[in-house]
Amino acid sequence: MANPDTMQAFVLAAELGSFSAAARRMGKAQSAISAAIANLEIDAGVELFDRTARSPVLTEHGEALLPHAQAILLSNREFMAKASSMAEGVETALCLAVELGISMRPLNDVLRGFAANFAHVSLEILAPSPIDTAALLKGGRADIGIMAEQESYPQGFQFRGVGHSRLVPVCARDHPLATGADISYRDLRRHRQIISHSRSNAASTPKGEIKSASIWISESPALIVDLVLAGFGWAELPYSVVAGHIASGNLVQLNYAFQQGDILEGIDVVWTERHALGVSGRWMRDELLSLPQVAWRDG
Amino acid sequence: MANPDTMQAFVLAAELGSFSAAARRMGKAQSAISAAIANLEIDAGVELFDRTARSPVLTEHGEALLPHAQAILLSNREFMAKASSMAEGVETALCLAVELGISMRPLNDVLRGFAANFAHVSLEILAPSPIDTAALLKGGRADIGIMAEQESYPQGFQFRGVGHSRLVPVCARDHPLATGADISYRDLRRHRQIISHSRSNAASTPKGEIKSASIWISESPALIVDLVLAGFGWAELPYSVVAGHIASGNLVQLNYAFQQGDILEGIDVVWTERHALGVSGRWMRDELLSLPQVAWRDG
DNA sequence: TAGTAAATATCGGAAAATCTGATAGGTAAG
DNA sequence: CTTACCTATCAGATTTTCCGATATTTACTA
Repeated sequence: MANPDTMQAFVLAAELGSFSAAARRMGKAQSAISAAIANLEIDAGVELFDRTARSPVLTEHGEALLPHAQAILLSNREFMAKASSMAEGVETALCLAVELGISMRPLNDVLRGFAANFAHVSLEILAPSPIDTAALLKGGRADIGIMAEQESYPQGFQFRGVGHSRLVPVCARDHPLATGADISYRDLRRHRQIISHSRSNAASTPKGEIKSASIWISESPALIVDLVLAGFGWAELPYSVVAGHIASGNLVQLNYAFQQGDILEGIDVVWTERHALGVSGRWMRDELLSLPQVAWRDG
Repeated sequence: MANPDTMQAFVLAAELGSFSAAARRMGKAQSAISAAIANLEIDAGVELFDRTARSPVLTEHGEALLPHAQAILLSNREFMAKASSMAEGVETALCLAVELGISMRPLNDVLRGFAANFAHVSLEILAPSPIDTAALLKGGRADIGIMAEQESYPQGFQFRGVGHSRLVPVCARDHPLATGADISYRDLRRHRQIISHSRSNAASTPKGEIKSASIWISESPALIVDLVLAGFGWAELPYSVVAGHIASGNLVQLNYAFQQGDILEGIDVVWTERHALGVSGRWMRDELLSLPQVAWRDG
């Protein structure tokens, strides 16, 4: 296997059409490039250049091997680029936990910027159910969380609200509530509500979101959608989760008599003091915090 | 950029968990591996191994860089593999010309075998219209052709019949012939026939395939299909070309009163003496010639 | 046609990198 | 405590690479 410098000489000579030019570019003597390529030809067992003319031209074999040589150089450069990126304190990998039901759309621009600025940091995006998100952060599995706001966070957690997601009350097409306009609290209380586990977990007091006497609970927004679709009850769900079903007519949006504006659920960006963020993690957090609040509003 | 031997030392040490074991495997002294890795750490600017324990273990940085080092080794091996393959006389690339309207399906197994046996030969498959196939071979653009049999081939062409493709007479759903059973020659002669250019080109006498008084000609089976679909006439086309349209009901198969069996068109594998086939080309040709004749029958 | 500029191959000696073998020091296990 | 195995380091030998000079060929020009 040949030295990377040899490969560089081969590639430069091929691209510039001249051993001398390659030598000048690499800051070496012409004889060095000549010998290096001659040795490469011996190692490879094939002639790479046709030297009958004044300037060497690639043979068919050389033409076929050139892309492979370029690939070798590329992987070498990537090794060194990743190494020096890590040497500067940039972390190896970053893990985001974006709670199920929160739209990924506002993230897209941030991720584009991340890919451009931190090409050598591998990114992992988890989509945990609401009940798991905090645990992922606490255990160090995830570095940054994006989740529905909590009453309280465990010790050592840092968080900042970044916006609100719009909750839409829905029921199935053939549900009794589907046909009613101006639905009152009493109407709601008569039918089963399906709520997300996170907002009524044992540690936090149920808040105003519970509007019915009969409650089913699930930890997964997708499961809640299935339950609602099956007619088991109504639910307040993020717009991004139900938009498709509303468009297709399988779910119907309820019109509350008692509330004209949107039902909003706060979204927090969360990280921990314990597991310090690296360069790219801080960049990601700051980008998330600087997004306009309305970005999260709709799916 | 580091020497491939250095990368090999890094990878082996990481995989074996020991510098000494890597040294034994590479047939070098332990001090060589120790020094090589130490130098690599200096070049990269990061510590790759934690040496506090008896055996070195990868640091987080080393863990992140290991796949890149393996990629470097892989691309180096591929370079050398391709080179030695070419040194043994295996050609760089092989080009097949499979005439439009001939089914690719029988080729699949052959191509699988080709990929396995000649991983370093890049394969190109052209799909020329019937009139172009011979020209591609003559000009050296293609190495092997698979085409409808000809009355005669140019000087220097070698060919062997390998089977027959089944021609299906079809017309559009709303064509007058669509409703008739037991169609006679006279019926056919009354309606426009659309034929492929190759079988009536100036050099060869029109054969029995011309059954109508009114003729349109196209060089492309796909164009013929469009013309037939538009109701401009009827045509005899390879089953593979019209199967989908027959299934969807847009084309109707004609029932000839005068012919009970299938209409068959010979398929030849063609190559030239002038442009000698290499190792992989001969393999490909022999595989094609040894396919069962019936393989080409249906699309 | 002769001449010039530029390109490549080759050679000897210098410089650099790598390898070996021995040695010292550390770690885990009996 | 002893043994076995591991890594780091050092000096010297060996191999590789590099440079500078030179010969030769090619393309182009006066």
